[in-house]
Amino acid sequence: MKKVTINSVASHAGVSKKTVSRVLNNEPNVSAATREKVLAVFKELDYTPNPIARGLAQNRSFIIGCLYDNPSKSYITRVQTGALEACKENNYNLLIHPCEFRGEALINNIEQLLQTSRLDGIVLTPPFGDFAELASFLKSKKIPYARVASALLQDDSISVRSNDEQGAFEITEHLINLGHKSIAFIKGHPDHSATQQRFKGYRRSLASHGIEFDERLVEEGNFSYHSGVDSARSILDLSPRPTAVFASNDYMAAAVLKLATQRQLKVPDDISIAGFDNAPIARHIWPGLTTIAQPVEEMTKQAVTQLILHIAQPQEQPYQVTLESRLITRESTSAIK
Amino acid sequence: MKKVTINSVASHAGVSKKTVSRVLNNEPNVSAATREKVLAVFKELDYTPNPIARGLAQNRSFIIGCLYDNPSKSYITRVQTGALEACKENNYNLLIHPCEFRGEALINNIEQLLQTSRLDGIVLTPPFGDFAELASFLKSKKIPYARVASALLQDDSISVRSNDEQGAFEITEHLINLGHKSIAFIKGHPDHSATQQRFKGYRRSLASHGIEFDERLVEEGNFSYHSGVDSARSILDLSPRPTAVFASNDYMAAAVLKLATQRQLKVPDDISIAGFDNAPIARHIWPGLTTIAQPVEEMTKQAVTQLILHIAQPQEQPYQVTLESRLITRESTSAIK
DNA sequence: TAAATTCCTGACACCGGTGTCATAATGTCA
DNA sequence: TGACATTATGACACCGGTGTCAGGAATTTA
Repeated sequence: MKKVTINSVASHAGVSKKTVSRVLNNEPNVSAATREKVLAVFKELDYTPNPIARGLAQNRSFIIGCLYDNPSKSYITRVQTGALEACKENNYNLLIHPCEFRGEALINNIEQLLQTSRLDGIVLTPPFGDFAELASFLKSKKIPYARVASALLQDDSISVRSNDEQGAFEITEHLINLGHKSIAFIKGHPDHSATQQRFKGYRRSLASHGIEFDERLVEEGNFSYHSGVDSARSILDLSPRPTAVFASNDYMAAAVLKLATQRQLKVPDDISIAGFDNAPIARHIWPGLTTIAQPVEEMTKQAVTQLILHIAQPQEQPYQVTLESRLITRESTSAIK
Repeated sequence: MKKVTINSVASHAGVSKKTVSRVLNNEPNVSAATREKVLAVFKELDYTPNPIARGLAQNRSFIIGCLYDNPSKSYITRVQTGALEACKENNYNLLIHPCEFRGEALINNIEQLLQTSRLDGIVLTPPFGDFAELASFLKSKKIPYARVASALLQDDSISVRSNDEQGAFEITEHLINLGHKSIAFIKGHPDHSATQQRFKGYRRSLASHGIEFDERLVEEGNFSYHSGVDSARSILDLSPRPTAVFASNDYMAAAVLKLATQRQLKVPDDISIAGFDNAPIARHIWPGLTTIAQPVEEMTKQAVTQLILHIAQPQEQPYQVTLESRLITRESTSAIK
């Protein structure tokens, strides 16, 4: 069985390969009759163009790269899901590239990646979207990129985010409305812009109720379960113990819940716990975690869709969108007794 | 800044592009002096070969595809981690392709995938590794593949697995040794070969202790958390209630734990719970789950490494390896009172 | 030292598409 | 019906590498 190439189609249809190429790409200036004839041969020979050859001629790979360095695996899974949907709809493929955010090596690493795979575009997931050097490096290499869940920037890029500050505000409001006044807070990874945003939302809510901010209630986490355990230990050792804990993501909240339960505390009767993200674990544990649902898949899908559009036809105007998040109340929070 | 290609290197070094190509690929028959000269120009011009052009010439893409359809996201994450390690070491890239296992469309879907991305090889993760039609289809297309965590087959393929039957046997032994005689079992997804294996291990252990197998203690799950909830409901409603539950993976075990806790049962005092896989959730909840640790990352890494070796130099002999799993005891199981 | 062998090297075609441009075919208008 | 514009088509170079093969240089052998 011989391979079917554009040449076999051309000779079969009695036209030049360029004409076949025109039909393939829906270019104008092909007569209806010729087009039909070629399309018929496509079917007859079961022809599909070779993407590598096409890539060479157009210097494209039809591959989008997804950059990540995130302690939360479930977050990555959700990012991938969204990116894959967008890719599928546009006949792109997704290359995944985990990569250390820290260190001098980052730019080299990315350069290496670009050299070995000729990506058409890159999705920057947290915390990469907030790293200005990387953005300007990509710009200098003329590699289009899109940022997901990063801070708002006044630039020309594609960026889809959700309102972390507002989400954190709302969940803190929820706790305050339940009567809590002593609410501990666990910060996320310092490299992530969401970390500052969520902290700001927490403080804004406190302030709006005239609750004095207490630094001793704040712990530094990094979004990993493990960091949640450490923070939980400090918080539960406080005296007086706070009546509620708001962790910057669900993993850390789950860690607080585990430690509290281990220490015979009843959640939410003895202490309320809230998380952020609505990760699967939030509903896989008992009590289920009150949290903020972020449309991670949708954000990524939109970002990648725009990125692919931009690749096909570079736009000058930016695409900056902020999607809504929403409060989900479960059993881990209740009114203070 | 002009693009650096093999031609610029050639003219810079005063040799033909073929000679440059020889240096690039470490081919013999290049004099030491020439080689040095070319290597110097590589550095001087900061040259890196274009993988797309190379791919076209050699009909290779340097991409491995990873096929999956698995309700357990954390399992997929672990598979990806292992596959990525192997790819990184060999300068390959990883394309991820989730895909419905069921339905006529599967083969078409894969055909489509191959046409649009020219994969050099495919990793088949459960349950794809057990689907004979797919294997023979890939064979007919001459696409090398490797199977991860699939049943043992007497064929010439690359396959890395762990001993599910033995793992299930050991964890059941553990429960029996703690004094349990009424041990409920939740099966996995019927398409996965691991499902039968784990069930067999469970029954072998019962039999070896002369405990009569009771069909009423067996529930049909599908590895998803949700199916675990359904199964848990049936099991906890049994009268008399079993003193232990062995779920075929940790997600389903976590569901049992949640439901049991919701119903005010103390784990492990009132009921012991064991899982399988050592997924992250097993240690993120309280009490932590007793489970079987499977080297998922290592299995996948070995499989992909072999696959890449096979692509570079097709081997005739099969590579079939079974890795060890091990029992991890946590707080969710204890001696019967 | 001549002949035979091995080692280097480059010219050229090729992988399977796309871009450019010249030219043939067709259509429009006066 | 001729002049001109428009549309359709193909020849050919090109993308950036690799494979084949011929021929010259270097080395070994007789």
